[in-house]
Amino acid sequence: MRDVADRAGVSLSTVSRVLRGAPGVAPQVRRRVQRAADELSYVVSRNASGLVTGRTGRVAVIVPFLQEWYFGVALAGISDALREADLDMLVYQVGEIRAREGWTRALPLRRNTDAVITVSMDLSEEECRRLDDVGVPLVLVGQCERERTSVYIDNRAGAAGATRHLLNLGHTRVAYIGSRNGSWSSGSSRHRLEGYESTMARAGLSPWSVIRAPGIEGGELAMGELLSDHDPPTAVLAEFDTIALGAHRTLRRSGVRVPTSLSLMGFDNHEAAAVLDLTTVDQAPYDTGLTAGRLTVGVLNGTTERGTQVEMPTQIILRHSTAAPRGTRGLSS
Amino acid sequence: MRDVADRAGVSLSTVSRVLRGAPGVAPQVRRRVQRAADELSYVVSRNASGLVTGRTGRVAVIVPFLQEWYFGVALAGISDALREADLDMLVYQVGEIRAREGWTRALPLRRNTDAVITVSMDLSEEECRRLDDVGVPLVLVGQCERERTSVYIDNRAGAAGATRHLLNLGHTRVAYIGSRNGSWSSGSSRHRLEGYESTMARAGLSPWSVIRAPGIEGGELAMGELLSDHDPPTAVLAEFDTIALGAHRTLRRSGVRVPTSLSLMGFDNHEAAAVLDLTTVDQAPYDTGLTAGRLTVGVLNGTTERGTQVEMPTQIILRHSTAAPRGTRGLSS
DNA sequence: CTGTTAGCGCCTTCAA
DNA sequence: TTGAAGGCGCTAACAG
Repeated sequence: MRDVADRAGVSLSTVSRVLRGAPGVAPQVRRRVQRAADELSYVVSRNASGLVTGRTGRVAVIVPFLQEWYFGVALAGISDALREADLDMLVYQVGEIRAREGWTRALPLRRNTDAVITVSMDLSEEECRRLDDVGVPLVLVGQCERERTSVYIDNRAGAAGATRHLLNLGHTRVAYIGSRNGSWSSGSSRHRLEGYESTMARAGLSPWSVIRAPGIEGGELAMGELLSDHDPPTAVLAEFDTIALGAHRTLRRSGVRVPTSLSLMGFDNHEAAAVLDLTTVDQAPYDTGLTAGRLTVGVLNGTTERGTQVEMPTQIILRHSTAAPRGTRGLSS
Repeated sequence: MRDVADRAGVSLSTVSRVLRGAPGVAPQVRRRVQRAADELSYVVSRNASGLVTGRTGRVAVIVPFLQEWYFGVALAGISDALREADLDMLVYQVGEIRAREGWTRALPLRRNTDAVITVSMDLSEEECRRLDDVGVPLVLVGQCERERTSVYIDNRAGAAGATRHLLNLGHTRVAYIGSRNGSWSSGSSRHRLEGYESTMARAGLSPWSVIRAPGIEGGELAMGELLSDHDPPTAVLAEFDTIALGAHRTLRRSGVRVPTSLSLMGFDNHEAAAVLDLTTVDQAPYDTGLTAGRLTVGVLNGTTERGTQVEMPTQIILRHSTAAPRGTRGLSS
């Protein structure tokens, strides 16, 4: 900074003011300093400025896994939003560590970030409080807790809409494939299941759900079980697309035609869903990320109130994996 | 830090020494300080320590896009490797900005990161030099440049192996679908195409390639074109799985059976490839990321020489989308 | 509008 | 083995 000041023939403060866009500098001086900085390809050290301002210019994003499609897309949205505000994005993947007691302490969050965004972390109240201890705003994505800033979708409504779609087509034997990891099921899992169950109940039909491990394998197994029932379903709703993909594989191997013999529907609008022509529920994770990022920026600027909650819309994407059951008179008969 | 020192009844220096694991502290004092820090849930500010040491404890990872499957997986590997060394991961997505002249300057890298890892950025020599200007080690992933630290796969060999697989099955009309974004094609695109072409040439067959925009749509279009040839291919190799997925969709819609009427092969081992039973070339992006992360740590510690190059293996994953052509006597006839 | 000064929190000499 | 002092690069409050 000294060098820039010398080169522009001004003091350190002036350079500082220019470089951080503060007012109160003569336009020509400003230009001069700017040029000097450019020529020396000098940029301020966020480290040093953060030391005095107390702001780091960084936001931590915590995700359970990075490999899954959803997180990459959500991160893209968050990243774009943060860039608008000139904030850097620190990414922490807490997959394995999550199980450990006090995992939040393992991350060097305190005083190293201006805010924390968690994506689909399904935090307990206890964990939320631990993160509050970091002393910066916490924004929850994919989870809605009272009084907390969050961006989420209505999983109940989404699953209910999907179920209704199948019922409207004339199906009555509609099964559901859900997921559970060991004994623990996520909030979104529970909500989607509830959406399905309540819609079935409202239609006077009894719910029929098979719960397996998440992922393609789980879907394969679950569909295998459904197919070996004495009276298999004519439509199946999967908790998310990856499960549906697994189910689809089982169907293909078993020679069951989709949607002719069985309607299959997913949830997420995973990129692979398009390939398989899978009817699904879109949840626009990029927009969710973008919204969460902007919300965070707003909270940091004080323009958005803490505790703001944003519900993102979901939308059914009709493709060719769902149709009216054979031999019945549904909507399309 | 003051608080911790008081609580433990020692000086600031002692706390500092304990917290950064420096030698020269009595074991019992060490424990006492440790406990005091824990009780106050105190962690050192990387910001402040970095100011003195010149190290930030952060590594910047630059990716073109975050949405694509490959990057999420690679990031997961990098993240795990960096965590081992207690380094934080800063992620920059440079999608749109990339086109702008001097995009490297738009990222606050200088003095804000200890190293830079680029993933599939296909940097020009010029861009590499710009990043060198940041003054920290540069590690290239998915790209190999002379003299530069890099982790990559042999795309030529991978594509050549894939082509040979199809030739070994007895195919002679083997087409290739490649990608190009506008007039620009990436290094890996070129290498894969070369691998295909040289293998065809060596077998005395003339290459037959169709180049389209990348992604599912490109694959759909390209396959459409191949199918409308007066003498369509009996086998098709796609530059990557997403293209193959698009091609697959066209085939399904056209009623062409895979692999009965046409063998289809991809490259990447995308998660969706398993669903479609697509034969492909695995390139283990997680391991690539992990290796790159560890390499970076090594370079930072001085245990690994700069300029180290690591070639990651590729492997053909045989599934059910490839088979001997009908009516010929290939390997399996 | 510009320059001077006093720290921000920590690490690194050096002295005890 | 421990403590005291100086300074890393920058900003904020003040003085000019």
